[in-house]
Amino acid sequence: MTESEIPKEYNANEVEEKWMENWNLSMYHFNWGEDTRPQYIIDTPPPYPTGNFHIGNALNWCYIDFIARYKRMQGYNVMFPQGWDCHGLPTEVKVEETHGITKNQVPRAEFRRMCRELTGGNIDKMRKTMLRLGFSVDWSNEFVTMEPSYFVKTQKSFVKMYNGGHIYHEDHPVNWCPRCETAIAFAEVEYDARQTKLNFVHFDKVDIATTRPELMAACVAVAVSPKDERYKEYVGQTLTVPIFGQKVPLIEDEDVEPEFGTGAVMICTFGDKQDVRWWLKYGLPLIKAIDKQGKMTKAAGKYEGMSLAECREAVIADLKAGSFLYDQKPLDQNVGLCWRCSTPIEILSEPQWFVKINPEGILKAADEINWYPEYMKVRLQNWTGTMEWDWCISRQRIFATPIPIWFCKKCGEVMIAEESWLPIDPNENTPKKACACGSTEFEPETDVLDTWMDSSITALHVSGWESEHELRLPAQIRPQGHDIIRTWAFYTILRSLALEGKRPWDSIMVNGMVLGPDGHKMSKSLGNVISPEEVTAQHSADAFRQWGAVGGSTGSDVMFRWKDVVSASRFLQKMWSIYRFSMSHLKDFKPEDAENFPLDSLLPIDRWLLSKLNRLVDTATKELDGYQFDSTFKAIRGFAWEVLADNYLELVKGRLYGEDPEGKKAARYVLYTTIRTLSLLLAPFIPFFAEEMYSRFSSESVHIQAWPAVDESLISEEAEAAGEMIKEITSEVRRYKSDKGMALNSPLKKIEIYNVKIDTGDIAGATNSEVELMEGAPSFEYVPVEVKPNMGFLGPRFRKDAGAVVKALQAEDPAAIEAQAASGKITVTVNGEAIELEPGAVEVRKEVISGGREVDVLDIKGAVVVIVR
RNA sequence: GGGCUCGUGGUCUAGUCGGUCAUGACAUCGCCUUUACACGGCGGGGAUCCUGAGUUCGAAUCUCAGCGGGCCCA
Repeated sequence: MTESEIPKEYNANEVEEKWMENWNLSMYHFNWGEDTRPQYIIDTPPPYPTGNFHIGNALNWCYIDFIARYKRMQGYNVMFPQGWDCHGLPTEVKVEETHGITKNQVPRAEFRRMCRELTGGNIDKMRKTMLRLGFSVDWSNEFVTMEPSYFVKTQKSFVKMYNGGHIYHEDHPVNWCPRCETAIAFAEVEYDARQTKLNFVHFDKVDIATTRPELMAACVAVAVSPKDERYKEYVGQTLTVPIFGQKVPLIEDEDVEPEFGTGAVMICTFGDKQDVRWWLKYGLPLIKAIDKQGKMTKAAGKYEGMSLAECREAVIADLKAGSFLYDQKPLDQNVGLCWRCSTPIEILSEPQWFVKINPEGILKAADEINWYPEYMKVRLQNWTGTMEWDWCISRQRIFATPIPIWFCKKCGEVMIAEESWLPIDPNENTPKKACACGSTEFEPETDVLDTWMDSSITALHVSGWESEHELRLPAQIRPQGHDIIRTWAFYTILRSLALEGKRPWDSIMVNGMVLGPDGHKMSKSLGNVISPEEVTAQHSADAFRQWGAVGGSTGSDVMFRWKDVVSASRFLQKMWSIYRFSMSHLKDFKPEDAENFPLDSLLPIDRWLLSKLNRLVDTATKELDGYQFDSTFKAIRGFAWEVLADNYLELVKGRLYGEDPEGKKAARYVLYTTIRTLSLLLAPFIPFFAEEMYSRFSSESVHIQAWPAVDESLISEEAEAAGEMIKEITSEVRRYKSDKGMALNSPLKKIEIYNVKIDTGDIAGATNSEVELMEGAPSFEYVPVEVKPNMGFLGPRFRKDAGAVVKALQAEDPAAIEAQAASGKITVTVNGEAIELEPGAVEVRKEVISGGREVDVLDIKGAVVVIVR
């Protein structure tokens, strides 16, 4: 053991910076080659490179890092890769903002360059935060979705799925954001409550109510409920749409709510999703009244060129003028919004690329995966069960993976790139062969892929898909937030099944969201945002990580509270004091001394501690295997603080400072073993602190050591009971001193212990008093005062009569019951019937009364302690 | 409107496939500067476990209804 000065105060920042500089990060690398260790591949979430690694990411990464470090110590070949999910609208929006342009004002390639530049800078910033938090990322397996080395795989996956019949191109209604001018998937639609007006309009035969008068030009039918008697006579006839004059049928459908509005609803192409359902169901015509910019088309007649809002106003004015509009009522409704820019979405019918969804396969795979926590699976199942449309994967943007497709100018056929041509941008390259019709003239596909097409193959990518390595699918675990179960988890399962016919992972661990100190979701507008950097600056990475571990159970939302971080820092200081104290007694202790230590020289309280320690290792291992970080860390912290510091250390001080060489040796052995084991147990959670602890035991990093094994032979009920008695007696004496207003180290004349055979040396040391173990029975009265029934025994046996038995027992004299119990049999009369009970059916509480002596008597679990003042 | 989840001392929380003094933290009060730690130690007070009904010998725990949060969605 190296001797070095250990400062009184733990300087977290100094220690953390030291290890950040000194750690060789290659110790975290995954070995792709031959390896006897089982693989443990983590399909980590690639964050969106906003430049800000926020606290929600940080919580997610804490969980991942706990697992990665634990599994490495358990002897797994662990991969903790780091990805960056670069493509997508936010970056385009940011670039448009900072350069004051829109995407169409600069050449495509130039716009992409600007996006790449911004993204690269953001990734650098986020990497820095991750290193500061001590995450054991395997940087040799970093991936960046905008790099050709990654998007070649995205394109390959597209080509394979197209050729496998999973992808098709079709004119189909899609959610459309008129601001971003792109189609978006259902997963990208958010809903918000808005107030609007319900307009009541006379058609020629019936009255309808609509929230979308601007879509009257696209009205293709009117529907009523089949139960509605008011309109029965007109069903099947045609109606005339006011102003626009088109003739539309009146149809019946069960989905119409008779109580809503007038009970007659206008079906347009398309006002909402329900319109699409009816449109498909009844094969209605398609009138495109809105264009991609959200402006009215030629189909809107004189309203052509107006925005939706302008058109709405104009139509309402005209309806009023023509006396068609007869009422308006306010209505609360939820409007679908683009999740990126909050613009209300429209539903347009445009040619798009779709991935077919196979709900049965996904549900089956979901069942094969272990979910932590289990109930999160339901979210995926519900989502999967309610899918109505296939997944729209084309986007009309620029900064994304190009779709490797051309259309033949002559025959219109699709030309898909061959895998050997990839990566490729069809806008910059032409196909390397002619169309089947012989033409070599092509039109490139300008649409690009949904970003989820990039990120839904991460499981495949990290498992070595389409690389020089063999495929290692399934990965072992997917750690992610519950907010993206219906997107990332869903799509990943879909793609893994479509491309490899396998589930992507063995397990999925779902983390909750981080809420602000006020209990609300963190958001800039609420002003409750806290960054990981703020926490590390004011406290430390290890304190932050403890908050991550104990803030809440896995899967539940976690509130950020500064006081959690403060108490985490306090634990670091407490642990440091324990460490400092222990090390001061281990100056000349050598690891070899521990190897063949004669265990029979241990004293009872030593055995007690080692039994507790091994139980702790057992608990920690089991809890970590179930990804329960809060209970793991709380168990470790509780052991260190309450068991080790508050009791063991106090009890062995007498020996450590004393002259008995055997007793001292035993205490040192126990301290060494315990402190070393604690450094290992703490390593996954507080890697900097644990490394600092371990550095005085070895020149090797704690993070490449083996996780401690449980020594079953040291776990012993008897050892614990004996130690517990010593601890109890000591703490009763302390309580006694506290009650009497005495200082805890003030000596008592004598302490006499009756009824138990225990080791008294450590009690004497801890109480600073003479302790004597007494033979025979104490000479005072010993009065049974209460009969406590054992319900776990009585309930199941007597059922309905249990209450009566309890009453009968309590009516008896406790002394009589005690006497009967001592004889081995208790008889009570219940409802005139004699019932026999075993002694175990009751517990008799006794009080000890001092008989005339100038002493105080404490009764501790059967032991009697006499204090002579 | 649907699904999931939660409702435990002042605050936060453990316990939740039923067993009778409900865990811990923070806060609070009292005592103690004892040779690792006052960012400490010892001790005390403080909860009809959201409400109502039901099942049961027995409910924080199971069932139903209601009220109230949160999340995901229509």
